[in-house]
Amino acid sequence: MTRSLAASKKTAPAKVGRGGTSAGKGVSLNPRQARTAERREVILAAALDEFSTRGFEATRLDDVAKRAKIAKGTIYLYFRDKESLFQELIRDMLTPIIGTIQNVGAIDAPLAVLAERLIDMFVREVYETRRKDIVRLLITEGRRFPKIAEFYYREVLSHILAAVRAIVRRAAERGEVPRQLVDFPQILVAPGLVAIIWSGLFERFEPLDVRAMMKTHVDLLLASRKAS
Amino acid sequence: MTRSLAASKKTAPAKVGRGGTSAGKGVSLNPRQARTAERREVILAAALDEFSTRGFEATRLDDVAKRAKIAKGTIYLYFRDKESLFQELIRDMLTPIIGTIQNVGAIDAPLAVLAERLIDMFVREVYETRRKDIVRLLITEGRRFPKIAEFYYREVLSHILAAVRAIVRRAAERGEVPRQLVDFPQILVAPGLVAIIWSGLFERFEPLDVRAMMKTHVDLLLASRKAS
Amino acid sequence: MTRSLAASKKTAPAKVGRGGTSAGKGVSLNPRQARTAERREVILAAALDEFSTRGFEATRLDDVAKRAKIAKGTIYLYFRDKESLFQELIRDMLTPIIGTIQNVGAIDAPLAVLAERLIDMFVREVYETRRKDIVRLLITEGRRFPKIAEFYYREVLSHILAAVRAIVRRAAERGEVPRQLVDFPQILVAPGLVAIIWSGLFERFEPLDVRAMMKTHVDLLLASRKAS
Amino acid sequence: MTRSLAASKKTAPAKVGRGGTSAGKGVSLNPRQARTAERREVILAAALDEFSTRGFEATRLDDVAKRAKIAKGTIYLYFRDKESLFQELIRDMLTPIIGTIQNVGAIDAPLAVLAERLIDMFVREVYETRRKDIVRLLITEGRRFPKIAEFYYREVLSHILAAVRAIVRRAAERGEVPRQLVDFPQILVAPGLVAIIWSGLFERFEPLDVRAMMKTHVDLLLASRKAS
DNA sequence: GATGAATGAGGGTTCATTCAT
DNA sequence: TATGAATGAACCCTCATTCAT
Repeated sequence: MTRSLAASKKTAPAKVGRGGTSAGKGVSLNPRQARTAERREVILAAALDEFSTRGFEATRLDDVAKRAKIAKGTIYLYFRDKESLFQELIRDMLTPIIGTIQNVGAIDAPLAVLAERLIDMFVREVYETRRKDIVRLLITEGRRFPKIAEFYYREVLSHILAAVRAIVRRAAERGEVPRQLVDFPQILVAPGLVAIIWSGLFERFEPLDVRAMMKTHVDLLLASRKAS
Repeated sequence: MTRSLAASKKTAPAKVGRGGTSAGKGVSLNPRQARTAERREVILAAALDEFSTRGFEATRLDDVAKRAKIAKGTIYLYFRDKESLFQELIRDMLTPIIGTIQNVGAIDAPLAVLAERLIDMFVREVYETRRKDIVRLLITEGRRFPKIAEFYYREVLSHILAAVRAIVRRAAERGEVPRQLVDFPQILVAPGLVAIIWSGLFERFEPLDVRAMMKTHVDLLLASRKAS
Repeated sequence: MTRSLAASKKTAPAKVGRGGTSAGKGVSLNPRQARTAERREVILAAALDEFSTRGFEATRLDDVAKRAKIAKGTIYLYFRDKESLFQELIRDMLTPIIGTIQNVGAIDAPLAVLAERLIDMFVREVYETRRKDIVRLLITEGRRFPKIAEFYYREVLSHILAAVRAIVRRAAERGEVPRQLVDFPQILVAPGLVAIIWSGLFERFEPLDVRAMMKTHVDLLLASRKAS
Repeated sequence: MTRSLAASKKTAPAKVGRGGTSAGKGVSLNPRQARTAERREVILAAALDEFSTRGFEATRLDDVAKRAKIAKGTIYLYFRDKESLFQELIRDMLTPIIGTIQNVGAIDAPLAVLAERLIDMFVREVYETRRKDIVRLLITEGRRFPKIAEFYYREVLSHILAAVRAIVRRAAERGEVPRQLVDFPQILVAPGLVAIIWSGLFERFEPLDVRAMMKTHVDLLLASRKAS
């Protein structure tokens, strides 16, 4: 979760084969494996670019290949077909954050502190990285890839929401935030999502300061404690 | 499905043929024109169905024609091409609400009252109608149709946000709501958007009560006034 | 069975749609149907040419289209895919002879007479027509199209063999031919098959007079009666 | 499968590398050559398997390699291309029998005796071995490989037919068989061919006893002597 | 206007062949 | 010599668009 894709492109994360078996730190790969993993990453990066700008259907593998500077056929050495490429792209991008998220709910601190930290994390690790595009792809293509939507819900979203719920619950117990928020953790996530959509569609007409918006939102919700 | 379209048929300008020659205001149509307009609506309704479930690229005009119970070629008598069909579909669905929205900002009432009314309007006029699909299409396809994104921003979204801003400003002046909200009217809209996305992707795993969520959200924001 | 494909190409047999519903004699088709049926025949004729010279796998639908003087896509208006085209080609060519064959066994005449008639029929209706190519295709491609092999066996071959068996049995009873032949009707058909194979592979090195060979074969078998 | 190939390995000239430089008769090979020759055989055996079941076009060299348990590229160290592999496969399989055949015509014995011996040879050396597949491949693919058809005709078939002719001629002189058979030696071979085709296409519906069929055929032809 | 057959460009996928290691 | 990753031409099939009826 600490590495954005941009970063990983430079570092060539030590993934080999389909499974994404992490090689840990300091474990060196043989050249063959390294090259294979690198190729895979290059293709995924190119695919992300194309899928993000054109959408799944409109993306031509020809363009992915061109962008990755490989031959079209090479893609098929690494991915079964276009759909697999898409699905593995999303899985690969989401997988590393799964672990991190599951631990978030355990953190105990005043919501004001926690919120700031989470917002910062979201902005730096999602909004300002390629993961923003992944989330966008999930939103725009998710309906036609129920498998992916399910995977995302099960492995990512449900954990995020559970974590948020846990945090909110404790905050509510401390009187930091109204109790109702527990029922709709989506509310806390909403501005982040909206920012991602906004950035894709309307940024050019009217820029949006995500961080400020999210901060404002949390502030308002925190402020509401005294009233409830 | 037919509801909102039927509604829009009455309200929408009676565009006929390619150009969209307006038939004037309140002027009844001759039979020929009526038939033409009707055909157009049938095609648009079918197109909405297909585009909503498959997305722009994956939609086959063949299927649109089949659903509209007309021949494939007939579509081209009413729309220049697939893209036009898509764009006009969205325009036609959005147009009737433009007028309504522009007046919303003028309404003056306690935010608590207004909010309830707006939420109700959103749920009844958007969330529970085909317009939800239109919004979803805007979200999912908007990036590849800058024209449409712009149209939507200029004709709909900017007005909605301006109206919300005006409302919030007055509410803030009355101390009903913190002043910061004026800077991010998106915050107020966010739960609605999130609900639309959620319904398409995750409803089957975990249903979401839009109305309750939006109500909760507004309540919390209203409650925050005393603190600011 | 009386019409060879060459003939049918000129006459445009009144087939319409996939089913091959014979329109009988003198029943006129509407122009649309006639055109459709004609197109189908043109494609089938071109397909036969290509499949015969190149085999199923090596045949490019592009070439079939070119030969039929239609666009590539048109083929798909008449046949689901390449395999269907192949299968329907064979079925269509075999179907008309099925009825004829089933009646052959009933004919009662001295084998010498019958044989001559059958040989003549084979040469004129199969060997000297496109049906020779169909049989060749069955031989060369049958293994990879078990459906077709089965169809051919069930609908054609088994009837041919049964008919031959019946004929031979009666002939044996009359002492015209040895009884053992009943067990291997294939023997009587063998020279015909061999001629078809020979014509495709070795004709250029050494021509083969089918009719004479088949006549000789039957003569020899008939001559063997006195010995058995 | 391995039987006939194993046999041919002993008999066949130890071709090595592209050109087929003969290693002389009875000269033992050095280890390098032995290994090379062995590799070649392994590839050919795998190729035979694949070509037999799929046909030339549908066979993927990848599968041949997999079956031979070598890398795909290795094939190209032993054969120029797919077509060469196919042609050399057939040549290699046919070559060892060429010598044998040429001598058959010289044998002098009553046709009844000879025939039995030849049938037995055919069944044991062809029908029950991989050579049956080679013959089948000749039949099914021969048209698109004129070179091979010619080779087969020149080196094998013409000799077989000449031998048969010689045998028949002498038999006819002895009155064992009618004279006309000399003109169509194909007649004697026909049941063998038909059996090979039959086994590939219709065995599953109706088994065929080759040996009995061929025996019956010869018996009938022999019986016809008294009548002519 | 309405039809739906016809078109043909385009894209996903395969696979023979090459080549760096 | 052996490998197998990489290449890219080829081919099946789809589908937006056109057009004769």
